[in-house]
Amino acid sequence: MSEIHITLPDGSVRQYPKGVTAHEIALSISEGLARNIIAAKVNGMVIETGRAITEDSHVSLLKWDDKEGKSTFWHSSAHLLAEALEALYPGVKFGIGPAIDSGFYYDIDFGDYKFTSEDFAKLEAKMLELAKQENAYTRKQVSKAEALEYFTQKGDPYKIELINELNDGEITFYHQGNFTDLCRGPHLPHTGYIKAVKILSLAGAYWRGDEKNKQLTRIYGITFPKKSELDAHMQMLEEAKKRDHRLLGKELEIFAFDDDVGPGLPLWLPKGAAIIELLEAFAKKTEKEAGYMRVKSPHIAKESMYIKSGHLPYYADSMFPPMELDGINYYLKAMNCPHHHKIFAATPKSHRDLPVRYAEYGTCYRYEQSGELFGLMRVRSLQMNDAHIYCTKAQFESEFKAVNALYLKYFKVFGIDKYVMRFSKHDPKKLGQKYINSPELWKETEEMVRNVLIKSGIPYIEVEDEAAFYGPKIDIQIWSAIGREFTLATNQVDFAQAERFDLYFINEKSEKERPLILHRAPLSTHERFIGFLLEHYAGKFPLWLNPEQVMILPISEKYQEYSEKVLNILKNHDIRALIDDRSEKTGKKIRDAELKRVPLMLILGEKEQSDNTVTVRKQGGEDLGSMTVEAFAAYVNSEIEKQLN
RNA sequence: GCCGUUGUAGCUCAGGGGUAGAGCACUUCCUUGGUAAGGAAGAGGUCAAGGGUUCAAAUCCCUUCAAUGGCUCCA
Repeated sequence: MSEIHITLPDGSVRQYPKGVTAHEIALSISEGLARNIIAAKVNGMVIETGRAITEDSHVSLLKWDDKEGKSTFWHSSAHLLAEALEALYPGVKFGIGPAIDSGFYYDIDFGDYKFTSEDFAKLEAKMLELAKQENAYTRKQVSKAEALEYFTQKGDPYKIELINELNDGEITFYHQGNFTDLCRGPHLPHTGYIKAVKILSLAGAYWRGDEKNKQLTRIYGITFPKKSELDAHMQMLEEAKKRDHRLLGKELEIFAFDDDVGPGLPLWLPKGAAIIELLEAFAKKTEKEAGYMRVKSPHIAKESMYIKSGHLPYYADSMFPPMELDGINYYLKAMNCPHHHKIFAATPKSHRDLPVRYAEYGTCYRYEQSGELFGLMRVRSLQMNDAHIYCTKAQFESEFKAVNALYLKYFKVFGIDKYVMRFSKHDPKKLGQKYINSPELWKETEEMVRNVLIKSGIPYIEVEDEAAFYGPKIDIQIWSAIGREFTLATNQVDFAQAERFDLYFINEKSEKERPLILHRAPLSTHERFIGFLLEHYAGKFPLWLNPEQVMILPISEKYQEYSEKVLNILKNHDIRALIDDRSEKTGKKIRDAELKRVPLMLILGEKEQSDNTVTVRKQGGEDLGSMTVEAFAAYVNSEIEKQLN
């Protein structure tokens, strides 16, 4: 029998007989490891622990803690879910059932049966019962004809549709217990690994994601190798729910919606408006330092402008319907770009003027579909941290880089570290439809963007077919507390609109030349950004951004006058403070200030009044002791200084 | 927009074919207190809106609106 060489992740090379399995390799290291491995990555491909390895390979043994280990675990769990469903509801039809970031789902056609959350317990019990049987997941290569025959006999039209798109020779079935599924694998050794099961939710999902297709029932679930891990996960979900910006926004009186105002049209309450103004002041200062000029534009414009800009054919559906005045259609603006381009065109430009950077917190209106609205994250009226930069090709790189630097500066101030930078490119097949038909410019600008990204060393991912119609872009992706993904900020290249708006500058040779345009919105919209920050800070806005920085708590009414004196001094130092003058005990006032997430509390009683001091309690309980009001004001301002730099 | 779920006081929720309930919040009074809930009283609701069934509807049915979990979408 011939031997093969197996290279492990630590670089060590071991010899095994040809046909060795990952399980046997693990066993040769330790029994404990053999018990814990879920799958194996062999030369980059994840396979079962029981599959024969027939050539020299790089092997890493995947455990639950590995991302691919989890995904294998959950993929197998989806099959277990399917087996349980088939046992409980014979005749159901199966769509697809993949693993996702946390857990898995399976799309099911229940026919006439109406599956509801009341069925969850029964389903979980059945899954656990089947899991205990420790049924092995077995892999079988089948011919296309065999595969079609099996599912035709079973009467599963969705699987047949999938098989028809596969090539003969690369079709495999996986089987466990009484269930067989079309599947690429890999899977767990047996169902016994699954010790804890939770069915999470139910949703409609179009077959193959196409809204023209039938809607199937999607069942989301999650499983774990230990019950304790499931409990921890459920607790984590509970905690995440408490951070949901929709709850916090109501609780902290930041924003509200009203039926008479309309869906997706947030009302900013005084505290929310205060945060907006603080953010704006910060952005304006930063942008001024970065050489931006502020402009202002109206909220509506004539149809002709959106025809010219090219937006209308692409986005008419997501704009509010036009209003007609004197036979002319006017639209609420859904983007600020065209207005800014008109501002650029309003005065002649020389190459000496470039780059020109126009910034505006512009209010836009987008008619998002009703089902897409989501708290502050998807709304119909939005105030965008917008700016457009008009530059020469030679200036592009430094401008693009400067914009990226601005992002990173902001992210540092806000402590944003969990994000993905996504470089969105066009799809050459869709030129002239989804994208402006200028193949050369696409190539050129995408290359420029990639170069800047590489040179600045920022980690990023590239995705096809996600660009704006006028050029490639970089999006910053973030996740809401409940795990939904959003684009927070965007930085886009535009080589199309200068042409459409006949924008030009006079170059050194006295010729007209088109500028390149950058669109950027690092602080997103007020709506999405504050929604994000509510969750990011769990409602505890940092001192500089908190609408209520200090709560003054007189121990009794006797100290009301002294409290007002302190309040006035703080006001003179531009510190935002309030007095809680209710006739409640200090413990109660502290509790309420904590619930309002006020960062600093001043406790004023006999001692403070006679010494002319304040006693400082930080949010969360830290005691900073007593100090003069002046010293406290200096402390607040130095903290703010630290937070902003 | 599509499928599912939900809608009762400012908030969180209970109830449920026979005239509406709790806790917190709010108002007033008592209390004047030192680091996460002092006490009492009071006020507050066309039970989302419209229609239907019924002697009687907040409750059952239908429609609409809104929220919500997903899907699709996201300049």
